[in-house]
Amino acid sequence: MAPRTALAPDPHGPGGRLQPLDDAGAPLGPPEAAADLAAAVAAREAAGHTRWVWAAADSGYAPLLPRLPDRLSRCHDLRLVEALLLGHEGRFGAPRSLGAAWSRLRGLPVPDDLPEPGLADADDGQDTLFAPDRLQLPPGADPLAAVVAVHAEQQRRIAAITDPAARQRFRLLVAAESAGALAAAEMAHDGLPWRADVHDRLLTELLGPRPTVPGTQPRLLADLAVELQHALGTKPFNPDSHTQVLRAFAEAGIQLGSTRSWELKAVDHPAARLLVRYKELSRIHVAHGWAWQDAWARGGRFRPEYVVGGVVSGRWASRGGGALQIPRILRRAVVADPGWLLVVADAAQLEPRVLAALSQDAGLARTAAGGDLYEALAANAFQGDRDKAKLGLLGAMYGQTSGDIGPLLNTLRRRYPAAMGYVEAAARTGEDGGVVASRLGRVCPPATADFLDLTEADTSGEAGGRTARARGRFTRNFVIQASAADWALALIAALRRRLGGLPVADPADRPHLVFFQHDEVIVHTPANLADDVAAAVTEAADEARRLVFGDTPVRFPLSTAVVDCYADAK
DNA sequence: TCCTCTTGCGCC
DNA sequence: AAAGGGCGCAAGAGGA
Repeated sequence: MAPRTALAPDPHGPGGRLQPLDDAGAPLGPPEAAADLAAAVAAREAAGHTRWVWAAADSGYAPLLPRLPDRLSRCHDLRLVEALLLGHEGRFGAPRSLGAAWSRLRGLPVPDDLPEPGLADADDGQDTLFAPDRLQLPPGADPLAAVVAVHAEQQRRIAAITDPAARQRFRLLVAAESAGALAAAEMAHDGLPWRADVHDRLLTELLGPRPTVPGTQPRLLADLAVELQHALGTKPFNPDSHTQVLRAFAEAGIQLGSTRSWELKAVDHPAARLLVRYKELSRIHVAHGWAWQDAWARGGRFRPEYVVGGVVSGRWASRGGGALQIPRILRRAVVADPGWLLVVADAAQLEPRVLAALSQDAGLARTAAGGDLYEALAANAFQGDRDKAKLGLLGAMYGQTSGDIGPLLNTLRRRYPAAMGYVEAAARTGEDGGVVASRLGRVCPPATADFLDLTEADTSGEAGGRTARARGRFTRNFVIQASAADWALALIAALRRRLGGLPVADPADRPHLVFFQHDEVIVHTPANLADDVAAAVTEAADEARRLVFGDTPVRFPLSTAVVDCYADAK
């Protein structure tokens, strides 16, 4: 069994071509044509795992999934790896499609990446996303040959990382990012169990019955708008318009700086309370109401699209349906299928633990050796005041300077000099225009990247100083957020592998990931395997700790719940 | 009418 | 004086 297999689907139809490769990417045989690509892939996977090398898992794996009997074990996603390598090589943001990488290799003009398909393209279905021309190969180029060539070049570039430990970590990043791409495609395919009837009942309780005329407001929301006007004694106005709201409150003698809810909550007036309530309900109606259900949660599953590496820190983004912003109140609608359960696990206080492991601050590591980190921190340095401990540490990680946080930061600096030195060094690097990297080697964008709106590199003067400090806060947080994302990706990869190894009679009964949100995972599992899954999650977390941070006393405990309904997890 | 920007808030 | 990192989404404001 070849350790790797390059794969290129035919542009039209179910066929494709394969080519076995060695680990350096050299062909071990001639290309093979398959009339039924899914069948050929399944046969090879069943004969022993290989690492599938393809242009991109989102275009390569998703069309195969419905036709495969079981999940694939491993892959190498050329587009994601190209992005990681470009960042590592100081060419952040250069085009990363297969065609772009191939053109660079051949010294040809490099095509720009196509814009990601947005909601406007939803009408086209998935044809847009999976169209072969998204690979950006020039006409006449052989896709399989391009996959083989770009992969070999990427393996060469990875091998060229001089520091052996850094090279090892980068290889882990490449594998974990690619495993994430598999998991993301699978989650989009499987969907998150979603009970429309429960959701509907919740909406009706909060908002009133679903309006029969589309576009009209639910009754309770409309009632609130009227009450609000009466409370202010003003002419009718649109409570969704901050301009009109500010004017109406001003007419009633209440000067507001904004209509943000925290400001409204400080105003002692019935109208302020009504407006806060209106905004809460309106948000649920607009963002996760009946229209959302119709668009995203049909057939008992919420099917968002996850964008692996969609955030520069390595966090995933999502497209459509706000998958990573499901309001807590709606978790009631996430219910396991009959006979199945949800294993919900989230990493407790992930980011401060990451800081402890990264900085190797012995004192902070002791507070992160288990249990409640903030409690231990409070006992050590804040006379048991947990709120102060948490506020101070979060402020240090985000670069906060406001409020009464100064004394807290001073305490932290005195007690945990290595940890504070670590984030402050990252901030200085950013302020000076440099780049920083995650533990596994994901590099942050340079200061000149126009999408960060920091092109005015002149750091003199007041505006320049503000820009530099903003950049410092970004790099300060990046090292932690991105290293936490490293750990979470390693967790996903390890967990996915363990779930794939659980003995099941029918692959349809295999426990599978259905949700991943930065530091939290949900596995949907047959009830009789729930304990095995919970154990697998715990083992995967420890494996991720070991792989990413090596020999560290820091622990990354999970709070794990086996539940029927997501809302019951905490 | 279309498009971009701003505002505000959901999640971590 | 300003004063907190990362996102996605929807609606209003306002210009072309």
